[in-house]
Amino acid sequence: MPQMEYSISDLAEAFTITPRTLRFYETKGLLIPKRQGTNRVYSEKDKGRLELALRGKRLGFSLGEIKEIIELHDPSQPEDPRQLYFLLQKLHQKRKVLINKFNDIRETLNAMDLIEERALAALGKRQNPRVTQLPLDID
Amino acid sequence: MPQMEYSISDLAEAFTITPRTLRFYETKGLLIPKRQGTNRVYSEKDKGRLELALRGKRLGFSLGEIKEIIELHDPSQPEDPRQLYFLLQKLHQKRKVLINKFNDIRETLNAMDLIEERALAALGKRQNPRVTQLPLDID
DNA sequence: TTTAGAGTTAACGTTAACGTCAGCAAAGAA
DNA sequence: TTCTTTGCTGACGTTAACGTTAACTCTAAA
Repeated sequence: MPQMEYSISDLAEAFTITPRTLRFYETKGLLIPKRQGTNRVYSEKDKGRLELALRGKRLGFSLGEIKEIIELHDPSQPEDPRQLYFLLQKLHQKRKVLINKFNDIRETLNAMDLIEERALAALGKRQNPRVTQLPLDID
Repeated sequence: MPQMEYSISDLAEAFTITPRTLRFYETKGLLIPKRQGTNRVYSEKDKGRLELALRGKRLGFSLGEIKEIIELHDPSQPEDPRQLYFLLQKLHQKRKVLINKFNDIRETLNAMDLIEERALAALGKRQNPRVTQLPLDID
């Protein structure tokens, strides 16, 4: 693999965001691309971080929370047991938040299933009522 | 059931938000409580709407999107087939967004599982690696 | 009767997450 | 060589979602 690199507009276009957003994320410490002279050069890893960030945004996390999540992915001192325990604790923390969101989604979908069912009934459609296939609660 | 009613501070306390937030949601058309004189009086149904709103917030929806979701729950003209078809279409639309968020969560949890696995390995723990139990992709 | 508590409207303040614009540099096309 | 493109750094503007404060009303208890 030739270790792909990207300009700021490359990444902006690829993720349909603006260069301004990438510069802003940099001021927030979310991305720290290399420089060629003054120009930013993004690595494959930077691209991965950006993906994580945008995923976090879709889930409604703040840029601060997103930074925390990203930092779980490349721990600074992978050796230090203290750091590793801290990492594990953080992981459980974030997992809880995500699982809460998951349950929120499930309840919302269930409610929407009911609404659809009633709407179909009101239309006289005797179609198989939609039931979004999701698993039971997880904790 | 005695058809419970709530004051603004009742609801605020119950959901640990501020009265200001409830008044703000009202200006946005999310809640339209009755009045006793100038004072707001919230019904059980208003309370349900508020729950929906806060659930939407946790999922990162804007108040505008939340309003749309809420309005799916009590359609204005439950008779009119045109409205019903519109409702069904809106439902499918929102369902897609929710399912996308669901998949984002699943991917994030999977990534976190990997990180935890590596951290445990680095600690020399030969424990059963955690695997968050979630279902496969849904579309 | 005054005073404390809960509620109201109206208006300005605040924070996050960018958008927009000015002014400048470097690099390749015409 | 003069544009045009692409990128850079400030710096100010904008929108959403409330927070905060002021000025006022209304009841209920002291």
